[in-house]
Amino acid sequence: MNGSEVTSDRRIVEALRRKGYRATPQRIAICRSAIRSRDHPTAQRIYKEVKAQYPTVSLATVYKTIDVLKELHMVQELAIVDGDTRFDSNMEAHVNLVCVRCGSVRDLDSQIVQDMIGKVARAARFDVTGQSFALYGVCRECDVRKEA
Amino acid sequence: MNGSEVTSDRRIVEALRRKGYRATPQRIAICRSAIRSRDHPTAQRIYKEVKAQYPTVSLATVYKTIDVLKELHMVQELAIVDGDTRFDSNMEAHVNLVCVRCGSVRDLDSQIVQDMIGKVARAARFDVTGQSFALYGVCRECDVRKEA
DNA sequence: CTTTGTGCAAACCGTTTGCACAAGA
DNA sequence: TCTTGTGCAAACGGTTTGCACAAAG
Repeated sequence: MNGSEVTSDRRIVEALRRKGYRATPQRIAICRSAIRSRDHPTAQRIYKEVKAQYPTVSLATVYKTIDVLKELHMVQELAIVDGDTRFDSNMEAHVNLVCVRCGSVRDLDSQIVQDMIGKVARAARFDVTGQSFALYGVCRECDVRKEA
Repeated sequence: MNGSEVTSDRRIVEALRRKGYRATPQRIAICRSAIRSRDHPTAQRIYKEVKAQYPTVSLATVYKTIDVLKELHMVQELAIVDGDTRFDSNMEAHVNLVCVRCGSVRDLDSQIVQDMIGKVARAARFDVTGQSFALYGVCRECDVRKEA
């Protein structure tokens, strides 16, 4: 475990305590897995990853901890058409590029997107609490693979 | 049944036949329910609506017919965070305003959104086959109700 | 010591599947 | 008549729940 992970753990512990949650080892590991990864893991994926370190951890604990993380505004849920729910630690307004062939989800941060969301929210006079924008299609990797 | 419904039915029947699907009464009723309603029904909702006319219809048939409709590009699936999958007959690029209080989903058609998708897809070199944009929040009706 | 969290197993529920019978073309 | 569709019931799988025991504070 290197220095930056310790720092990250400290942030997690503080965030939990601030809201009255206890900082258990399982929770910290689950938070680390959910927050650190940029690949939008599913609950099952997080479960597998944490299980490598804590073999007795259960899926129920993963789900419960994810609920806590959502409350702390550290991850958001991503509903995917024809796929399992994924969790996204990118809390900025962004677009998710979902590959319908390999299932990968890539973030696309863009000022264009943020501007669009702002304009749309204002136009709709809608009190926005969250957003989930996805483009479905074939990613570059899969596209290349097909032609090969 | 009025004139416009007959016309609509004819379009449905033609679309089905064109792809080699048989135009059964159940299918037509399910298509009508899914396409006509602008309120983004769930499968259960379509089932209930069709059941009023065809009491023996089954949920399995509803799901199978929705798959056909997706293939015909007449509806698209809408994955909702913390909610059941809904079906949307608005095939244009648009934003769905999802009320986290009452669960309603309203469309917001917008040129801004369409422009944004074009730009984003080009920038990411992503071969777009579908899109699902949602803003989550409190709709005006619920907002008023709360203050009353 | 008190309260919250964990982990197991069972329940849940939307969706899918297999299959015998019905019905379109 | 041949093929596709329907509807029932069972299976499926991700997620949630209840509860006894463990652990944080």
